[in-house]
Amino acid sequence: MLISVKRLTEIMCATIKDVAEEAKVSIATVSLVVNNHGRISQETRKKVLKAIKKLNYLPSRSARRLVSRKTGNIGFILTEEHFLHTEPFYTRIFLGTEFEARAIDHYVLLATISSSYKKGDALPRFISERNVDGIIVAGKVPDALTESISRYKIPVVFIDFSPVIGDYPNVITDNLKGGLLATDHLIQNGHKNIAFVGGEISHPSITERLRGYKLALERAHLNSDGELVMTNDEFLSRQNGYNSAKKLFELQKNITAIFAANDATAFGVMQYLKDNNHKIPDDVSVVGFDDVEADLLIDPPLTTVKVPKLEMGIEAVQLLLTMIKSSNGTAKKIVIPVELKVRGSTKSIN
Amino acid sequence: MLISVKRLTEIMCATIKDVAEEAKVSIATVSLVVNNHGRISQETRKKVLKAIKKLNYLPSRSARRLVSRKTGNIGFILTEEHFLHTEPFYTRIFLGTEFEARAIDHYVLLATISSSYKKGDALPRFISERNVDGIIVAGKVPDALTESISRYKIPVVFIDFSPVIGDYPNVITDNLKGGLLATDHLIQNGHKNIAFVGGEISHPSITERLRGYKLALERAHLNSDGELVMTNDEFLSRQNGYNSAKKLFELQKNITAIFAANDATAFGVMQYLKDNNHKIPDDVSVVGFDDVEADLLIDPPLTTVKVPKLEMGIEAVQLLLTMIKSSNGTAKKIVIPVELKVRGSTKSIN
DNA sequence: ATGAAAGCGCTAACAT
DNA sequence: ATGTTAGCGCTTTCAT
Repeated sequence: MLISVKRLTEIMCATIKDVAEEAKVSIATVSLVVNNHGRISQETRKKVLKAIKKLNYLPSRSARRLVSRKTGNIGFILTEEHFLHTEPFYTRIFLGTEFEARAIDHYVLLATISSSYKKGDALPRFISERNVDGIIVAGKVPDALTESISRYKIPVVFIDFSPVIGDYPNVITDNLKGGLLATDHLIQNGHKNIAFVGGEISHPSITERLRGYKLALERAHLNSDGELVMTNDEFLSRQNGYNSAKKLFELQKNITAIFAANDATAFGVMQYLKDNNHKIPDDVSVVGFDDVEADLLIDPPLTTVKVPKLEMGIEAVQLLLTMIKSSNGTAKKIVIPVELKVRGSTKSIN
Repeated sequence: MLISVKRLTEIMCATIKDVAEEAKVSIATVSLVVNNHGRISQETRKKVLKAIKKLNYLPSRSARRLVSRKTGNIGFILTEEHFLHTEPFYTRIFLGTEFEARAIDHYVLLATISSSYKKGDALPRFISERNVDGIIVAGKVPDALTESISRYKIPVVFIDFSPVIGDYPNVITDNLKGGLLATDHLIQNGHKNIAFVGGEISHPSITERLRGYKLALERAHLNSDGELVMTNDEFLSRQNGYNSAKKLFELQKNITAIFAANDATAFGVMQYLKDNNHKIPDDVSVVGFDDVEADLLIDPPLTTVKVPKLEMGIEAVQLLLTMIKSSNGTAKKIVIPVELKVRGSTKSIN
């Protein structure tokens, strides 16, 4: 009786019971087939598979979760500023996590926090509700957030950031190498007065890029006394790049090349140069960092250090999943290699 | 015995059973208190509440879902291009939905689709898995997607878009009004040769903005023969705006004002003007549409039509929830009012 | 006003 | 190789 009612409302999902009845086996057998467990005979397996197809059966997540004590969700946290960032950097990383999560049959829950998060502020709801099996934190976040999260004993992986306190697994780009590549490229093209421009200087990634810049200059026995280093701790943005470039050129140092801490900054720098009749790359060469889409649209196309954003998201999910499964505590670090993309914004002056 | 083990591992979450034991009531009573059901005496209510607090109890979502046949999730779909869009427009709308979803104790699952989605392509997994109670679609999406989704009989609300086929509930901005406001503003400031620049001309929102522009010109008995309308069907972007402005000024029509279909386009237009020594707003006034953060950072700040993005997301969630609850089929439409934000990019030439 | 008990759909011992 | 059964944590009649 009940069953016939169910049959009428085709909209409802078939359950494991329906499949079992249809295939004339027990629900346990169906479960075993679905999960590729045990040695089920080819015959029954086929029967069950057929019934599954016929009824268009999909296991209920809710039921699975209830019994497995896993949510099948991954939390993704970043600051609101980063999420709304003009250049789609963290959004691409998110896309990478979404992609990989799908591959391993998980969902990603996105939550933004204020970049001025302080102790006692509310955490994303999925944490207190334990609606995630693990958490990915992307970009620089306040230490207070890291502390709050760590109290929950949920596996966490950081992307493109590493908290100063504590020792956490993370996925970062080889920023030092990137800084070296970018600066070496300029040096090899005959540049001597090479400036560095960047904000968020307290972000470890940026510090490393600057270190790469300095190291390259040192190795080439070039001026690296810091006169041409224009940094601040404001957000990395076009505007910031523009203003920094302005200050830099007011120094009258005959600069012929600029390494910007990221592409957004580079765009601002380029804008300043254009507004002030410095030809790119004839008068000044510019190198960025990140490799965002806009690099190719801008004129001239920006030479930059490519950061594989999707890959970072993918790696983070994989790392997180091993942590969830093994619940082991080693703080594994993954360093993603970078490469230089030489385009029109740099030129040899040899 | 088992219980004591549980007590040891404090990390585990308290269950309704633990609370019941602690408060010395039945689990049914706890459930009633948690859900504010039935007439529970003040006394027991207090006892239970105290136990809940003591054990830091939070009901398990998985269990609730299993019994309620609801997932507590809302799906949010947009094209990958829109998600990665340079100006944070749809991302802000998403933030609005996230905000409101949290308020009503739901989660938002984000999924992107290709803007070239065609029949037979895979839908976001949360649909086939029925892991959402309803869906929000933001921005223009291919008709094929709308068709595929509609087969699933899941409540859907569109934001900033309305499919041509079928009749769906949606939340849109008053684009016609916005077009009127923008153009009237320019007319009232003495402009006569007012151009319209925009891409994605087949997007209903853009069409409406253009209609507003034309209507305003008509009412003022100004030239609206379409000579000054520069449109195409490419993506709305700075680049597109730049190129369109270039074409426009090659027409030599003595244009003194431009209404751009959105802010990104306006930025491109402004860039062209700057590159070609047209002063803003002295030589040319520019009005945009959307009101994104960058409007205030650019020089001069952009006059624009404000679209309340967060509010749109909020409205959509509320609308979707009433649909989920009542499962009624009326395709309610919500039109969000707009307002003109006059800033430095426009000037009177009277 | 409160409790007992029957499921929700699934997994995983344990039987057979 | 397959079936039986006991939960997972919760909601919800139906008793009391």
